[in-house]
Amino acid sequence: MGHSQAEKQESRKRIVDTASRLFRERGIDRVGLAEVMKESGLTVGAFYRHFDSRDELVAQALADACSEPEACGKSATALEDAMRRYLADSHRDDPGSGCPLATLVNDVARCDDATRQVYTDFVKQTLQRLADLVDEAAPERRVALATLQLSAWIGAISLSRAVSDRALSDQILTSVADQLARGYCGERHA
Amino acid sequence: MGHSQAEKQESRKRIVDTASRLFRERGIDRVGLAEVMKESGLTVGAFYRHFDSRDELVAQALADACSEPEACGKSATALEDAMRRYLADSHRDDPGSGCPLATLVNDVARCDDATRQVYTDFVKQTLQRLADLVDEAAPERRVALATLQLSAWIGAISLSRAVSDRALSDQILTSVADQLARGYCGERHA
DNA sequence: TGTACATCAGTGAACGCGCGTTCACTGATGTAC
DNA sequence: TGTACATCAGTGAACGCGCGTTCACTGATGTAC
Repeated sequence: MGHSQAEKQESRKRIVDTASRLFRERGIDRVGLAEVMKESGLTVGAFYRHFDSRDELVAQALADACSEPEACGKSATALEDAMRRYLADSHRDDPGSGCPLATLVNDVARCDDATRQVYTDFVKQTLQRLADLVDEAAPERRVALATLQLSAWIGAISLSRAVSDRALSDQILTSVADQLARGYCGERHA
Repeated sequence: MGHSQAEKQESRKRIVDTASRLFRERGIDRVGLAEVMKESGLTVGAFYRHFDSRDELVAQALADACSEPEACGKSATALEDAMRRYLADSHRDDPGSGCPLATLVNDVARCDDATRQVYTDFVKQTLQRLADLVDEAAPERRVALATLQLSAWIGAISLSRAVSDRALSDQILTSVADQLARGYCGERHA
């Protein structure tokens, strides 16, 4: 059992990654530190060698989720591509590696300021990136359209996870994707 | 201290109403039974004279929230009216008496089947009501447009509550309302 | 290069606390006669 | 109408449990000389 500085960094990364996944899969309040540490191959006692409190891990885990390349269509080059990938059943069925803005939107509203700040910064960053992909001349309307897109995406994927009727869940994703594609992805709107 | 059947019904109603408000305000996992009972003017011990388990209260409280006249624009006669009222800062700032579909969308995805069923039924009911308000000839597209509306509403109000930047929060609500009004409330789309 | 030692990541057990749930008890309700 | 009694809503204290957090201890790391 080593304790080198490099190993400490690896341990910390494992803790944050595990928490980032578990929080998204099951909700911030439904995951205990003991479980996070166990799934990271450690025992609870070691936790406080890495973080001052559970809240600090929450903020770090959210920041980690927001920095993933796939987070909220970060890697897309076209708006409709990003949307179709976001509103996919594979995304719905795998919240643990999915967009943290959707899975944690209710949870974050109840978190401390540090965590809400991380969330807020990522919302701004995501809106800016989506605004750059919007096919629209007026710059001020680009942000507004990006905001509608992101809201509809988050609402649709969250709803599709909450309902227990599979057909309705599928319908929510396809309807929202189709209507957004018709109305707001450059084909029809002026 | 009375124990009549009428008083029991009143106690039960108070418990459900209190839980319905507290769950929406603070999240299902962040409210204890002792607090619900205390705010209902009772002590914890009496809880199990009314419910078999906490989960049963959760389902009942959600059903109660869904039956409120204001829930999710239930009382509106025009789509844009419903939307403007939904995407208002007064709604954002008072989740305790607001739409349960938004405040609890993440929580419900983690609840038991009974609770998810209540949620699912209310989603269907709300989509149907919104579809009736949509200004569009093709019936199958009415439901699709209603789904986009509801998703955008839920996403926008949830986002506006999660971000800690007041200006961004306001912008989310007004941008989404304005873009939906332009594109999907009968003025511009074909 | 080799030795002595301070550091500190990780262990494993304990802490107090609040949770959901249970239970013995109280006393008004409301039914049976 | 009056009396006896079973019912049960509500009390208040207790239960076991899992939580976040603390702590004495271990032993490899890595620095000082």
